Amino acid sequence: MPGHHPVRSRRTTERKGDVRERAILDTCEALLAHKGYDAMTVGDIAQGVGITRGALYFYYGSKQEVVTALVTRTVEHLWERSRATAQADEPRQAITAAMQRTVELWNEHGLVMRTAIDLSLTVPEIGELWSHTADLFIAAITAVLERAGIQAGAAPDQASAMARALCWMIERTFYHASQESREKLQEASATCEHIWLTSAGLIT
Amino acid sequence: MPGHHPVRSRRTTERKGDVRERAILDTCEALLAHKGYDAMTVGDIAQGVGITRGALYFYYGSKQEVVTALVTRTVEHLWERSRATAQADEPRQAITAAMQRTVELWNEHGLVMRTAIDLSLTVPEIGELWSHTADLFIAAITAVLERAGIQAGAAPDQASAMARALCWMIERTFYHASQESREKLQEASATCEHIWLTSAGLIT
DNA sequence: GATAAAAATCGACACCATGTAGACTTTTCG
DNA sequence: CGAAAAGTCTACATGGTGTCGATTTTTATC
Repeated sequence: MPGHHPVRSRRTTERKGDVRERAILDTCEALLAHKGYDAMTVGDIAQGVGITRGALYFYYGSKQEVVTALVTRTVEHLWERSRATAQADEPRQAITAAMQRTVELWNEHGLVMRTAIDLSLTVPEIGELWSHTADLFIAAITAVLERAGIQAGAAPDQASAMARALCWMIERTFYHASQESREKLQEASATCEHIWLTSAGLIT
Repeated sequence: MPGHHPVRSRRTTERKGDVRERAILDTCEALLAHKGYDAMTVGDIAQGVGITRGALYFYYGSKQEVVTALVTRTVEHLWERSRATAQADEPRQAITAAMQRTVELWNEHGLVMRTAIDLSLTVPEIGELWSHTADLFIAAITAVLERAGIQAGAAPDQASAMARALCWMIERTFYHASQESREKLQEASATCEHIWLTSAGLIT
């Protein structure tokens, strides 16, 4: 009991349930790594946390809800990280910086990102989350392309459409590479960067 | 009973089971379209065919096996189609022809191709099938890039690695576009073609 | 620090899809 | 035709899911 009146100015207590919720998501993430989504059962998660299935259903209504919460947590982290990144003026630098940041994101959160992609079809909420995330990236890529002199617009050879294709290229390439190793991821990044630069007209 | 000794030189009879197998795969494909993979149950398939679950298990050991067979059937069709396509000498023409063919493939088989991609992780056999298919495409793209003057090799800015990234770009872009409409698919194709041409150094 | 309300936990149950087994029927072919 | 092979059915055992009501623990308040 440190201090007389604990600094209750903001938020004294953390509900026990808050801790549990985090524990559930952490366990879920760990199980996803070992067993994969399909093999993972609600009972497994509960057991990992040290409670019964019944108790787990108090927090989340299904395995899908648990994973959706996990994806939400991760994706919010991505958004923060993206907002916090300074936007370089010079297109070449912007591209290099963006790819570097993307490598870091996939190194840290590859597992959950892959899971999100896999479940985008099946779980509508996750689909929303991921497609919104993609839109952020597409907007960023579009901006860089335009600054590099690519004509703005949605026609097939204009910035917006190209950005979309480049985004999917990066997503898919990183998806596969992140399953292999950090080295592969770095190589994949270099390749994507090269194609992006070329598409932006920055490499002869 | 046509003819005296039926021309048995090759294959007189078609087993009843052969017809059933096809019916099962057809029904599975139809159900995949309405309900999606997860919602589709073994009982649904059996009912669609007009037999009981028990009978279906005589042909396939699980829902996964049915879908794997369906993917196999489709993918073999893709391979045939790809082998049959004449290889143009001139890179520009080769690229246009390849993209046109790809649009046709996705128009015809988009549903099963998307399913194959979705299940690549979960069902190892489908993963094999699809990754082999991708390798064929990557090899083809690599060849075109090299003929267009891109240096051969596996370094990040050389033909092989670039082909891989371009293949994933096309896969993912078509995956999404084919869920929308034929028009979107055509537009997506134009965008991918433009990026491919640019990457090959065929557009200033 | 006692206490009542809210939060959390448990165990049991009903449900549904899966996959298997064994008996039965139909098809195939000599 | 008749026997073997191929195909089909019903019944059952299993395992994961989600719900419910009873019970215990936590939290906030006096």
